[in-house]
Amino acid sequence: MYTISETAEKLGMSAHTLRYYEKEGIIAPQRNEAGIREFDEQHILWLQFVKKMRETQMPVTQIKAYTKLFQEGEHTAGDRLKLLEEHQQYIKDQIETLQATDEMLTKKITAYKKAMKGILN
Amino acid sequence: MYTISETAEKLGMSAHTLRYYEKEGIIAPQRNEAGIREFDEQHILWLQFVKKMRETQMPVTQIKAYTKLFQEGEHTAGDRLKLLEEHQQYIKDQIETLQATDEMLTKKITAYKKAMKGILN
DNA sequence: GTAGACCTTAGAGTGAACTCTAAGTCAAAT
DNA sequence: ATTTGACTTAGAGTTCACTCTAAGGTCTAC
Repeated sequence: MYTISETAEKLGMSAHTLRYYEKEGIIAPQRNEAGIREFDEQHILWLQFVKKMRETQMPVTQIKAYTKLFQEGEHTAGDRLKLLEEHQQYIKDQIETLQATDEMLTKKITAYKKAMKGILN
Repeated sequence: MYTISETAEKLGMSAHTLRYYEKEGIIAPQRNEAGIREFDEQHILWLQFVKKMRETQMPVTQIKAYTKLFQEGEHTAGDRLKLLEEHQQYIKDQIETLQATDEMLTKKITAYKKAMKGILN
């Protein structure tokens, strides 16, 4: 069992962000008698998944949608699969964009270095 | 010579965005007698570069910094090179993150499909 | 027993990058 | 001549995803 700040530390996000995710319905930690949030290993795993989705630009609204489907039960597996496949397609497109710009930059950087060498000579 | 809306159309961005970029010092189109902006091929090329940088998450402030260095002349080539190299590193890191999550999603998607097939049988 | 560090809440504030509005000018088409 | 549509401006508004504040409660160590 972890407190909010232990969980935040473990995940490299702020306690503020965790409270925000809870308000948005993305996590639902138990509370102890004093009303303090208790995160377990399952929550950590889920948050690691959420973090990966955010790092790859999945909007919080889509993560909410995915979470909601999860809570609705097994019969939503098809819809969840669709969300994951859509996001994977987004990732693949994004990789292509990044690779194209990476190559463009390599050319530009090479040209810069050549030009600067010319100046030093 | 292109008007702002022709330029916007050509680049797939809005005229609003072009005015915003001008206000930020990222472009400086000429004006005709009536005060109307005139974009030429050089502006288009520059904006295509800006667009690629934005698509790969370079912040507008960094693009501004790069533009400013450009305007200051040849002696800033080293600084500009540094900015480009830093952004290229960001891109490479981002590609790695995306690829890792892509693989994770492939596994998750496969698992989903297996589970759903099990249900259909 | 009190200081300090943690936790709680509702709700306000922030920064980035647009995106839009209102009020107005101007040139071309009918 | 007037309507249409594109252009102009300054500045306000929006969306996203946090991020922080204020006011207060509770637990642990000295």
